[in-house]
Amino acid sequence: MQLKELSERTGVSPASIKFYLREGLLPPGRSVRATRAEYGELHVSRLELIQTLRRVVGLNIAQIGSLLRMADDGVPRLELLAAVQRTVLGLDDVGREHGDVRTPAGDAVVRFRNWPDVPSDARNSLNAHLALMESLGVPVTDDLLDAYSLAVDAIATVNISATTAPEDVNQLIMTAAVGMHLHGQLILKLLALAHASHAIRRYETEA
Amino acid sequence: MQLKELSERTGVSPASIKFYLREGLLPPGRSVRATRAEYGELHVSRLELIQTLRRVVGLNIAQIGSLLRMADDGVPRLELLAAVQRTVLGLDDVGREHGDVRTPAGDAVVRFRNWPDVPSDARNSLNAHLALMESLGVPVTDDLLDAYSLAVDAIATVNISATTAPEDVNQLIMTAAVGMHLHGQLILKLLALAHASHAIRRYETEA
DNA sequence: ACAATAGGATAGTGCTCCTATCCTAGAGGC
DNA sequence: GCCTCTAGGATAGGAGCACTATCCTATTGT
Repeated sequence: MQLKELSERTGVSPASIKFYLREGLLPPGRSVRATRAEYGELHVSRLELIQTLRRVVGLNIAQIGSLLRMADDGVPRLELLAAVQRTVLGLDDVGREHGDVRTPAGDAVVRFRNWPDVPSDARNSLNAHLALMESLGVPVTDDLLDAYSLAVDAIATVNISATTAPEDVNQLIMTAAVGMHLHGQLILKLLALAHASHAIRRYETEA
Repeated sequence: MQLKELSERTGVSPASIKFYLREGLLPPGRSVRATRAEYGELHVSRLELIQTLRRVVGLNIAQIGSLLRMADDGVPRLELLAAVQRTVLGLDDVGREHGDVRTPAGDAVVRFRNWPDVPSDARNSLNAHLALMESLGVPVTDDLLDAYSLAVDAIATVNISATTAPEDVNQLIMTAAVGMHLHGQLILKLLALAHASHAIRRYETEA
């Protein structure tokens, strides 16, 4: 299959494919001759992955590139999944440059839920976020944090047991990224609905 | 206070202030003379609101403008809060143009949680999102949805009782938007940590 | 007389994500 | 042999966003 056919099969314009090749998101095809290159199913699934990561998950080119380069470099799966999580849930934005951060509240969460007490990106990001909320004057009571963490603990339990890791790396990133993004959004939307519902209830009671 | 002083007090460049004036985000000052305008504390707090909405919450100019215009038009507070919720939690992105949508799962959530059975943006957005997940082949079991909704119900209960609405409209939007955004992010980060913790546990058990 | 200022118009900047054009060299069909 | 097609490289263009800068005129305090 050559570039034009790859374009037709994936619905991505030839110009964009060339762009992705330049950016290193898409590995080059097997160069048959000077003016002919052969692309395979791997390129199709890779392009679909790129499209989904852009349009559904909303990552930018640099983020996609970094993820894909890790995959191509044969980074271990657990590490890769951690990177996907960081990128998709936006754990990279705050406080990662300050090394490990601790907050009393963050430590408390870990203790209460009996989660393993090891530093991680997720934990640093949480602690940085708690510090940010503190600094912006948004109170986070221990009760609230307890309710939150109890909830997500239950969710994670259900969530992780329903996960089976696929063989193909493209597929792995796809399911992990899409899953994390969609579940994250789902929770946000449910929270919005719950919030709105409670607000209506309260409004009705007061009226 | 004139433009320059307003700029100095808020740390926003005069050029940006003029830009916000042009875009209608900032109401014009009281024109004392042809070359002199008077700005007040309201402009200061409005500018701070704009800054926070941009840099912390991450809204774009159009979204901020639409929210602020509603506030200036004296839209009722409940409606305004609903708009803030839509904007901050990204409920506008899917399925709002198709009118009211229903999904069996979405209905089930409302019934299980005994939430008021009325159409709302939050509900439409949830249903559209469930449909999207369905179409992308990401399964959402009733069990999972039940765990999610139980969790957010608990959170919303804690959350809403801790909320007191401020007098000033700028302040109202500020606290609502910042609160919703930060709490949403907090949940996402907690979920990430919970997920990572459970993954470590499982990995340790298997190893 | 002169520096300073408001507000209006208009253009430019930096970033991101493409999209288009041009080029050369090579291969196959007629 | 000639024409068309193609890959891949270089380079430029374009659209959207959020500013940022420049220039202008009219006006005013000093």
